[in-house]
Amino acid sequence: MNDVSKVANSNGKQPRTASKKVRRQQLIDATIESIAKYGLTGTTMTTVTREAGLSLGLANFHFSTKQNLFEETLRYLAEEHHQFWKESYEKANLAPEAKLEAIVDAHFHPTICKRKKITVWYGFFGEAKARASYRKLVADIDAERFHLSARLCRDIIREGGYKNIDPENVAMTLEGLYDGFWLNILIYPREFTRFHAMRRIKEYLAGLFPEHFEYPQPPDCKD
Amino acid sequence: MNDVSKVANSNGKQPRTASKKVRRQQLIDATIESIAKYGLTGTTMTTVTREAGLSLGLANFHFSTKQNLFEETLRYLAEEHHQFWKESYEKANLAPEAKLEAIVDAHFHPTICKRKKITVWYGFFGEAKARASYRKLVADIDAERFHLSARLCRDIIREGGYKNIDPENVAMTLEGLYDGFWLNILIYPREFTRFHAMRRIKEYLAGLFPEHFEYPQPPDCKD
Amino acid sequence: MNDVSKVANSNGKQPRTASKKVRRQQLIDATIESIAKYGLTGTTMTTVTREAGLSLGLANFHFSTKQNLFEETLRYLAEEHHQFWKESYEKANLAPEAKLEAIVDAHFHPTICKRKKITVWYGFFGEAKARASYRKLVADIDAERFHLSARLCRDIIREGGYKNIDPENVAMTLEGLYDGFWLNILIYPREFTRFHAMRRIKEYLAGLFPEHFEYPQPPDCKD
Amino acid sequence: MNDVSKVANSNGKQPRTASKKVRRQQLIDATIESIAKYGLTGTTMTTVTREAGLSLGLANFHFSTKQNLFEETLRYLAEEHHQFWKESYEKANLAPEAKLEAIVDAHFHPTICKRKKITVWYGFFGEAKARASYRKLVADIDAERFHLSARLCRDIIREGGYKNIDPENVAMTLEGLYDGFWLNILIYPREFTRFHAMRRIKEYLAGLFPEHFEYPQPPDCKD
DNA sequence: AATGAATGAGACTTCATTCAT
DNA sequence: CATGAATGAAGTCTCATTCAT
Repeated sequence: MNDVSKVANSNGKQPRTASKKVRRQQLIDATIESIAKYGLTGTTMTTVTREAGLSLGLANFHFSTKQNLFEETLRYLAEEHHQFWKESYEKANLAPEAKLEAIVDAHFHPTICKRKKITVWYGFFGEAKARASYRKLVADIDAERFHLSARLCRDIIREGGYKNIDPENVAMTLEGLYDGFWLNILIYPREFTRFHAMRRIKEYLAGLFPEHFEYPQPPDCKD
Repeated sequence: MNDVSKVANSNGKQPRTASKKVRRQQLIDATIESIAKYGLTGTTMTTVTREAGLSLGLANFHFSTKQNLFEETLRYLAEEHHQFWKESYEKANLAPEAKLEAIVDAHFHPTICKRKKITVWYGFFGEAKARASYRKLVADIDAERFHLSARLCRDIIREGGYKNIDPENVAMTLEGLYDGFWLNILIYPREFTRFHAMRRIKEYLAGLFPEHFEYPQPPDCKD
Repeated sequence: MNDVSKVANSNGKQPRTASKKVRRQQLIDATIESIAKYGLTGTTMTTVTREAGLSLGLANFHFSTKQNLFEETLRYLAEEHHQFWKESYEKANLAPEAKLEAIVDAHFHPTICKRKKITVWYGFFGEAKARASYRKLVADIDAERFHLSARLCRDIIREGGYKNIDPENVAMTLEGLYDGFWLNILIYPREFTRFHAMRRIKEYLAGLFPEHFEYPQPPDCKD
Repeated sequence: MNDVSKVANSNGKQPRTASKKVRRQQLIDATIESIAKYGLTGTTMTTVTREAGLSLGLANFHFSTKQNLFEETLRYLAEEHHQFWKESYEKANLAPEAKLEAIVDAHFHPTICKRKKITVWYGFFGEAKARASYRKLVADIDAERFHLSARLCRDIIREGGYKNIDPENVAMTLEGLYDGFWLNILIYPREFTRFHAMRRIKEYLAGLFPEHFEYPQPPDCKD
C-alpha cells in the first residue's frame, strides 16, 4: 500500500498522529487533487481537508494560511519538476543533443505532464497574486533551465557548425513551446496530447540541427 | 477624451441614463481593467462597478450574473482578436507568406497584445469552470485560425518545394508558440516582450521556409 | 374579447393610454395571477407588471407602493366576495334556510372559490403584516356575514322549535368550516374539492335543523 | 431558567461550544420566535440568529440553507403535534368517544395551540413553496389522524346505532374545523379563543352523537 | 400617462481563520 | 497533535423605489 494517507500501524489502525512531514505531504497531495477537481478558486480549506480525510484545524496547524498551503503546493510541484528534468539531464549520455532531448522529454513525461498538475500550474498563471508567488518560487528554476538549454545549444551549434543560429533564442523558443503545448494539453486534451507536443518539438530541433536530430517517424501515428 | 464612460451631453453633465450598448461596453471595459488589477478571482462585482463608476444593481440589470458578465467579456476579447487577425490577413498582399506573417503580427500587435488583455485570457485558462466557457466561445475561432494557417503553409510548401514539412504540424507549432509567448510576456514582462515573440517566430519560419522568410535583422535590438 | 388588457381602439392598436380605472384593474388582476403563480413572497413588482404587460413605473404611478397594491388587491377580492354572497342572499327566496344555503353556496361558487384567489387569501393570513391589512379591510365584512347568518339561524330555530341550539354558535361554526375547507382545497386539491365542502356543510346543517335541510343525496358521488 | 441558550457551565460562563443537538434546537426555537414576530417572509437568517444570540455562520453550519432551517422547524412542530395527540389518544380511556375527545382537546391544548406556533403553520400554508414542504412533511400525519378519527366515529356509530352518518365525512368535517378555528384564533384572538373552538366542536359532536357526547355547559362562559 | 435605466439597502450564502476542548 | 464548532467579513444577487426622458 503506497498511499501515505492509508498508512496503518501494526495494529491495523490508522495512527491518530503522524509525522509532520507525512501530514504535510498528505495535505499537499490533497490540494493538488482538489485543484484538479474544483479549480484554484473552487478549492477551499474544506475541500482540501475533506480530500485528505483530515480536520480543518490540522491544515491550519501545518500551513497557517491557505495562501501558504498553496505556495507550498506550488513549491512541491516546482521542485519535483526541477529534480525530474535535472536527473533526466544527468542520466542522459554525454552528447549535448541527448541531454537537450532529455530535458524536452522530462517536460512531457507522464509523471510531470499530468492534467491535474498542469491545472495547478495554470491556476497560478491565471491569478495576479498567484503569479507573484510563482515568480518568487520558480523564476530561478526557469532561468537555470534556460541557461542550461542555451549552453547545450551552443555546444551543438559549435559541433555542427550551424550558421545564423543564436543558442539563447533557441532556448527561448523551447521555453515558449513547453508552455504553449502544456496549455493546449490542458484546453484541448482530446486533440492535443503530450505525444503531439514531443513530436512538434523534435521536428523543430531537427529543422534547426539536422545533423543532430532526426525527424520523428510518423508511421503509426500521423498525429 | 475617448472614454465612453465620460461621455457628456450638451449640458456638460454626465447623463444619468445611457443606451444599453454603451453601458454594457462600459462594464465590459471595467471588467477587463479589474481583472488586470485584481485577477479573475480577485475581481468582484464591486471592483467592476467601482471601476466603471456605476452601481452594483446596474451591472446585474445588464448582465444578470457575474458569470454572464465574464463570458461576455471573454466573448468581446475573442471577437476583437478574431476580427483583428482576419482583417490583417485580408489586407496583406496575396503572397501566402505575407498573409501568414500578418496573422503572426496581429497576435502581437499592441492593440491585442496588452498585458491587461492577456491577463484576462490566462485568467480563463486557469479556472476549470472558466475553461469550459473558453472552449464554448473560442474553440471555433482557434480552429479557424489553425486551418487557415495550415492552408497558407501548404501553399508555401508547394511553391518552395520544401520537403519533409507537414503544414498542419507547422500550424500546430505556431499555435503553441502564440500561447507560450503570451504567457512569457505575462510572467516575465521585463525579460520577454512582444518583440521577442515576433522575432522568435520569424526565425522559426525562416528556418523552415528559407526562400519565403528571412531572418530578422538584430542590429538595433539583440533582444 | 373580454380581457381588459387587450382592449383595442378603432385603429386596432392597443391604446398607449387607458383610463385610470382600467389600468388599476389590469394591475390588480395581474397581481392575483402572479401571487397564484409565484406566491405572495415570490411576487415582485416585476412579475406583476410583466404579467400585466405594463411598465414598472406605471404600477408605481397608480399604486405608489407594493404594499398598497397588495392591499388594493385584497380589497378587490373582499368586495367581490362580499357582493357575491350578498346578492346570492338577496336573490334567494324568503325562507331563512334558503338564504343561509345561498350564503354557503356563494362561498364555494366557482367564481369565488378559485385556487388562485384562495392562494391570495391565505397569503394574507400567513404574514403578520398582511394579517393587519386583512383585519383592517375585511373584519367588518366578516362580522356582517356572521351576524346575518346568526339572524337566519335564529329564525330557523324559532320556526322549527329546535332546542339547545345557539344561533351565534352555529354561525361561528359555519365561519370556521368556510375557512377550514378553503384551506383543505388549497392544500389537498386532489382529495378535497368545493363539492366536498358544500356537502359537509349541508350535512352539518341537516343534522342541526332536520326540518329545514335534508341530507345531500350521495348517489353518483360518494365523495 | 429553562432556556437552553442560557445553559451555563460550572464556571458560570456560557460555553463557547455546545452539542449539535442543543444548537439545532436553539435555532429552531429562535426560528419559531422570529416567525411569530416578523412573519415567515419577514424572518431572515439575521432575525433568527439575533433571536438565538448566535452568529449567522453558525446557522448555516448547522442547517446549510434557510429553506432547510424552515423545513426542520416545521418538522419539529409537526412531530411535536403528532406525538401530542397520539399520546393523548393512547392515555384516554378505552371508550371511542373518550379517545376522539382526546384528539380534539390535544389540538387546542395550550402546549400546541399557541399563537406563535399557529403563526408558523399558517406561514407555511400561505406560500406556494412552503406549501410543498408542508405536504412533504405533514401529509402522512394528517392522513393518519383522519383515518384514526374515522375509525373512532365508526365505532361510535355502531355502538349508538346512529343512522345516516358517514364516519369519514365526520372526520373530514372535524379536520376542517381544526383548521378553520386555528385560523380564527390567529386572526381574531380577542373574539375567538381555544375555548370557543373546543366548545363548538363538542357541540357539533353532541349534535351528531347525543348518546355519547353531551352539550358543553355554558354557565360561566356564554362564549 | 408612461417608460425603463438606475440606485442601494439588504437578503442569503461562503469560507478563511480562530480557539476551547 | 488533533478536532470541529464558531465567527464575521465579504461576495453575489434581488428588488422596491426613484426619476430623467
